[in-house]
Amino acid sequence: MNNIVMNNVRVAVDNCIFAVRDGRLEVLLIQMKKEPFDFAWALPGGLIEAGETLDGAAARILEQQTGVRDVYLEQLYTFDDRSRDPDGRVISVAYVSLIPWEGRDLKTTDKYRAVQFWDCDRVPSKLAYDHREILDYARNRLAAKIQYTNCVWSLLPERFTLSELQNAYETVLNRNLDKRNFRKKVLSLHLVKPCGEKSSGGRHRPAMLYSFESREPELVEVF
Amino acid sequence: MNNIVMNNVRVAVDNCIFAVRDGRLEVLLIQMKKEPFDFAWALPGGLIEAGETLDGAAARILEQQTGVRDVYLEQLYTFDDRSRDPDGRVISVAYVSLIPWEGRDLKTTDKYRAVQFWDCDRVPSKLAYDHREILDYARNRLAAKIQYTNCVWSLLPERFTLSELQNAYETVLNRNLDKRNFRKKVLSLHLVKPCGEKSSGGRHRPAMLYSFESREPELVEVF
DNA sequence: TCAAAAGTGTTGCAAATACACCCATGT
DNA sequence: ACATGGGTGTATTTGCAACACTTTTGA
Repeated sequence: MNNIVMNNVRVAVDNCIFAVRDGRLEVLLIQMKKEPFDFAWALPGGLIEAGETLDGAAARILEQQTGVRDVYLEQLYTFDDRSRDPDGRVISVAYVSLIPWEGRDLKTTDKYRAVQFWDCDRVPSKLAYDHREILDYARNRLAAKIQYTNCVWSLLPERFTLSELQNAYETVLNRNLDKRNFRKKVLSLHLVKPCGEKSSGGRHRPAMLYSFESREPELVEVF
Repeated sequence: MNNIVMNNVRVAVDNCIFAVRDGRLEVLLIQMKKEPFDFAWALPGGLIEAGETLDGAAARILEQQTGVRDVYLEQLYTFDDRSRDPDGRVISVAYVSLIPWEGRDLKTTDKYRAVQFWDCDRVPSKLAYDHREILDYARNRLAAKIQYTNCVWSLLPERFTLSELQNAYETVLNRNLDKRNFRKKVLSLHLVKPCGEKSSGGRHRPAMLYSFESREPELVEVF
C-alpha cells in the first residue's frame, strides 16, 4: 500500500461525558487555547499515541484534559470526512460516558483555557471541529440506551433516593414520568434495594436511600 | 505530534454482509490468497485510500472484492488492539449490511481465491484477522436492531409474501413466531401493503404479495 | 386425493396508564 | 402553620400470547 496515503490519516478520540445536575443534562467541555479554535469550546479529545488502544487513549485524554478518571467509556461511533480538522485528515472515534455530578473537581492543563460542564441545551452554538454533530449523536444514543439497559446507575452516586433516580430518567428522556408507576417499575425489576434513611438537606420528609442491585451493564427493559 | 507514531496507524474497513436463504442466515466471505492468511476466509475489507470517506471506502471495497454494489452500509463498531494484522497496527471500522439473497452474481478479483455466502452457523472456525469477533458482534447487533427498526426490508426483494417476511424475522431472531400474531402485528403497524397475487412455484395455495410502505430507515417497535 | 403452504378470530393474562391524598420535616 | 418533596393503591385499558381449522393449488 501507498505510504504517502497512509501518512495522512490520523486517529483521534473524543469524549462525550454526561452528568445530570439539578434536572438538567450537562456535558463536559474544554475551552481551546490554540488557533484556529482559540476560545472555542470542545469535547475533550485528542490524537492517539503509539501502542495505545482506543479505549486507553480515551481514558488517558479524558483524565489529562479534565481530571475525570475511572469512568466507564463506551465507544459510540467513528466520524470522518467532514474536513474535520484544518490540519489534514483526521478520523475521530467518539466515546460516551455517564458520571455522577457530585464532587468532581475538574482540572485541565495549561494547553486549555478552562474545563466545565455545560447544560446540553445551552451549549455554545459553535463548538470546535464537528463536535456539535458528535454531541447531538451521543445525546440521541443516550436517550435510546437508557431505555433498555441499567446504565443510569453511572449517573448516580452510591446511594440515592428514588426521586433522584426518577429525575435522572426524566432528564435524559426529556419527559415526565408518573411517580407511582415509576417506583412500582424499578422496584418490581429489582433494579435497586433500600438501605438507611436520609434527613440531610431539605425541609421536607426524609427519603429512603437506595443503591443498585448491580452496577454491571445489563439489558433491562426499563420503559 | 510525533510523526513516527502516526505513521504506524492504518485504517481499514471490513464489511459484514448478511442475507437470508432458505431459512438460514448467511454471511458473505472471501477467500484470501496471500500469506499469512492464504486460503483463510475473511470478511471483505481493506485499507482506506486518500480522500475517501469511510462509507465510500466500504462501498468501493465491497464492490471490488465481491461484485456486490448499491447496498446500504451502516457503520457498526471500530475494532483495534488485538495485534490485528501481523503487518503493523491497523484499526478496523466494521460495516454491516443486509441484502436480498436473490440473483446476486458474486465475482472477485485475482487477488482472492473465491467469494461466497456461508451459513453463519457453519463458518470456518478460523477466519482471517479478528473477523470472527467482528462477525459475532455484527450478528448480535443485527438481532437487536431488527426488533426496533424496519430494517428487514433490506433482506427482501421488492415484492414478497408474508411468510417470506416472517421467515426473515425468524431466521435473524433465531426463534419461531406465531403466524397469526405475526400477521396481525405487521399489518397493524402498516409496515407493508398488499399488491397482486402469486401463483408461481409451490404446489399449494398462492400467497398474496406485499411490498413495504417505506424503505427508509425508521424506528418501529416490531417485537 | 394428497401434500403443502395460505389464510383467518377469540380469549385470557399481564403490563401500562391514569389518577389524588396524607406524611414527615425544616423554617 | 405552611411549604416542600416523600410516600402509597386501585381501576381501566391495552397489548401480547396461546391456540386449530378451512382453503387453494399442483402433482
